[in-house]
Amino acid sequence: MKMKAAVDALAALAQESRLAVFRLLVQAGKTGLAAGVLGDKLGIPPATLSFHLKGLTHARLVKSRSAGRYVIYTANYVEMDRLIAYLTEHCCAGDAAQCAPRKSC
Amino acid sequence: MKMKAAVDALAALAQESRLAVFRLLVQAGKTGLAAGVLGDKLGIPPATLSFHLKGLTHARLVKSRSAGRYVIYTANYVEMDRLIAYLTEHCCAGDAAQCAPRKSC
DNA sequence: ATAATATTTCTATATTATTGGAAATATAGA
DNA sequence: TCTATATTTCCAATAATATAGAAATATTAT
Repeated sequence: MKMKAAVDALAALAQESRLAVFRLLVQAGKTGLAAGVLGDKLGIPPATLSFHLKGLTHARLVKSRSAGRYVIYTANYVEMDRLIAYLTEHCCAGDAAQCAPRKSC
Repeated sequence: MKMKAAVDALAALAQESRLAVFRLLVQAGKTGLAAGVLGDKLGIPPATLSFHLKGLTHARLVKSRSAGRYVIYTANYVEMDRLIAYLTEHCCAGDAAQCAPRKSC
């Protein structure tokens, strides 16, 4: 992962509404959630939610698919894992004993 | 981890200079690096670097200790792991098979 | 075709962050 | 003490981001 992509992803997550949206989608798995469901669950007005979903999408952290008049959003787990790998790359001067283990899911 | 702490940590990392500083410290391990060394390695002027180190410190992503006239910065691995755990919490609707494994270091 | 629902785009305003020079502070060494 | 080095604070100009109402677009159902 390139620095710019990492900064974009981190900036996308560094905002309460977008972080809440992303975490809901991470927990929802590959079936995802419709935009309106996210708005209802989080109490975010449509225009604001759309603005934030655009940010998450542009940062590649979420994907969307159309289903009739609904737009279903899903987390992009591959990009999330790339981001985590970028942050932890060559961690602890190569001494794994210094690092706490991280569980997968 | 609380949402506010996560947003603070993500916002701290969502900036090129701070992200570069943090990654150098992650790679440096617990011996850490002096502020001046970070500034030299990254070509960041002292005032700007100090501003960014303050941001990382406030977000608890780095710690510092004084050594004479030097200030040595180290990554806070515990907080980094908390942040990653917060992002990936209850991932994939509980179905670990959907998730790629993440290595520890 | 018309009405209802879902989502996005447009727009303006308000808020917050970034930058780095100069000065201040702190420690070390001669 | 005097000087050099390390880091932080102060400051002001500049830039980027968040918010949500209203209008526009798209799909479905009657």
